[in-house]
Amino acid sequence: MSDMRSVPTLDDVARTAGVSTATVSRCLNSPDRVVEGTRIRVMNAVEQLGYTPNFGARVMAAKRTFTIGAIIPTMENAIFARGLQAFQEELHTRGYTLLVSSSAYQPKIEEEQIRALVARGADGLLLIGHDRDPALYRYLQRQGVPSLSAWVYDPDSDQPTVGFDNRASMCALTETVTSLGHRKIAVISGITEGNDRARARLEGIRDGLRKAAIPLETLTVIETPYEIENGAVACETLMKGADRPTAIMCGNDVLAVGAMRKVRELGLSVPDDVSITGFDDIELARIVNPPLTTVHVPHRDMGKRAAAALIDMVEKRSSGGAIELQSSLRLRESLKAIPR
Amino acid sequence: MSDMRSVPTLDDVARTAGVSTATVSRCLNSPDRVVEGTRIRVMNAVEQLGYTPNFGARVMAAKRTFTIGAIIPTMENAIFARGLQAFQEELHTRGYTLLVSSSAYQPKIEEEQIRALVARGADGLLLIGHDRDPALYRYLQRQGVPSLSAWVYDPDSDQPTVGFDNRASMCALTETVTSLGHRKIAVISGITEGNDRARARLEGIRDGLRKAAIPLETLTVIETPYEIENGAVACETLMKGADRPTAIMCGNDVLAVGAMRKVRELGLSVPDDVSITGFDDIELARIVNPPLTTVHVPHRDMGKRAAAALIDMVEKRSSGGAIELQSSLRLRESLKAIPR
DNA sequence: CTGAAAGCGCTTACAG
DNA sequence: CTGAAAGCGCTTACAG
Repeated sequence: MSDMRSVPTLDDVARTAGVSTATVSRCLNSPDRVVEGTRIRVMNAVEQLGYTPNFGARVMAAKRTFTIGAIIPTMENAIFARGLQAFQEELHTRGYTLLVSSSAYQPKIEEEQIRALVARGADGLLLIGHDRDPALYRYLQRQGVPSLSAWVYDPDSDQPTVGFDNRASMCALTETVTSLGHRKIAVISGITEGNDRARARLEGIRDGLRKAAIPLETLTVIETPYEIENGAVACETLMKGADRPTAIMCGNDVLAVGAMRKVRELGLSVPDDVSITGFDDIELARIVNPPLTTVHVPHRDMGKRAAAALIDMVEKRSSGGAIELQSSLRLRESLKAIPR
Repeated sequence: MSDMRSVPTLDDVARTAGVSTATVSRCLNSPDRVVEGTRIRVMNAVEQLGYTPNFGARVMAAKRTFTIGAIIPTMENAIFARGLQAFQEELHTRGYTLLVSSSAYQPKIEEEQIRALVARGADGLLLIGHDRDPALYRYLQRQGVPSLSAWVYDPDSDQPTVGFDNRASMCALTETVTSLGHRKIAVISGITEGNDRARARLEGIRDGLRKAAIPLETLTVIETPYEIENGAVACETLMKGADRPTAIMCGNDVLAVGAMRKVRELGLSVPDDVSITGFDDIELARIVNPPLTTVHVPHRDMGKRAAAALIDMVEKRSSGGAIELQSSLRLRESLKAIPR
């Protein structure tokens, strides 16, 4: 019997069960290929020694890890949380483990995280959006690691996507805003550089203005990272500016909630003094007072579909494709018509 | 030259650089032990082939991964997000990668995740709280993987901790509540089973009542999972009950925010009809209207200290110990005195 | 400073 | 049904 002070190996199990390592391996991986008698003996040895397979060795020999990696821009606010939770649940029922890491919206860190996850044997990767250095996709392809971009829908891309049309969604919301009589509209957008979702949403607003024949030059846009505090700061700038907007459309709910807080701090009222809209419909949107008008994103469904699609890509080497989900408007009290 | 269609290995690099694999390995891991000439040749080959080390093999041979795992109860709400973000930042500056996974507050899933992370070679683990099957700690010890429990401070435990005194914090808040004249207090607590933080907080409330000589029998307690909706449901039960409380103390901000929403939906006012308190001081607490009285937890500091302590345990095999951080009260408008 | 070789802990054709 | 043995892709004493 080997040295029991250290972590037991396959070999230890084989020796105490009186079989070969091959048999132990089979008991663990395809038990039906071993007769019951030996199997029981082996399992007892496993139990007795408290044996757990060494993952590195297993990966190296088998080339599979049943691990899926996800790199999200941030864990700070709940934007990705609900979708990710559903993603994880679906993976779990299919026998996969999810490992998450965050890039803090920085391409360089994202690349490090992608490499870290690939190096650690991830069978597939979930990414957010598809706006990144093409070399990264080539790298993944070369490593044979399939990846799927969520939170976007793009049938024209080589990169498989699962998501919704950010641009059309925001355009629809904008049409609602203009139909309520708003002409002086301002935007608090997320940083558009390197963020296809933020860009698409901003374009969607412009689309909406065009449809309402509102000159684009009248549109004030502030870009700022997605943080509550930044929404507040941007809102203050807008509300104290020369030509105060009657509606502020925000790139997501986080910014919108910050903006709402600021309006209150300024002693003004939403929606009487200014209407505010968001995007995402995270839980926060129903918590704030007044409730926030926003675009509902099917987070849970997206997470679940993403998991199914990615596992397909991993297991069947399927190429992915583009999956479109529907968003919808949630009209709540933070938006109201201009009195006339 | 080997088959270029697949992922290049150390061997490929060695061959194209005309050196041994040992030398390539050294170039990558301790470059100063190789003369410049060969090093440059090797690095060129690495570049040319787009070589990335195989992690599994490296782990197996070197027994180090520079990976830290964290298992948190949930990614859904922001309770752990800020602390985790700071944890990750500190790890990153020290050259470690963080991999996160969530247990959905289920011990069985947590155990799976712990094993998954250990199997994938995590050098150390961050856990939340220390209320778990002792066998799990023995397993970790046997595997030689140090672990640290955050969000709790317990100098009497073998398990190293970094956190604050949940019980004393909640007791302090309770004293404030009773000092404002509240006698009819109800609690919306998280599930206490398997959750030392939830238990400690509830005990803290009882401590506070004792100090104010309020009989414990008068305390109504509802236990429910930490979700906004659950806070709302529990609140409805309390407000529609026979003996309506004047103050509802919640196990965390998430529950409190749900309770506040419900009060509004019932056409009542916080704090005129009922005072509400939370715990954590997540961003939400300042966003809701009125702002929420709560216990401020030093999330970022805790995350950072946890990273430093865990790396010490990993690198210096130090035993950890207990690190205490201070919480503090944030008195905001959701709590007000009983008029007399 | 560099190389030959053993070893890390598994899996999996290939025999029998 | 089971075993002997090669192989996965690295690292690291040990020589030289």
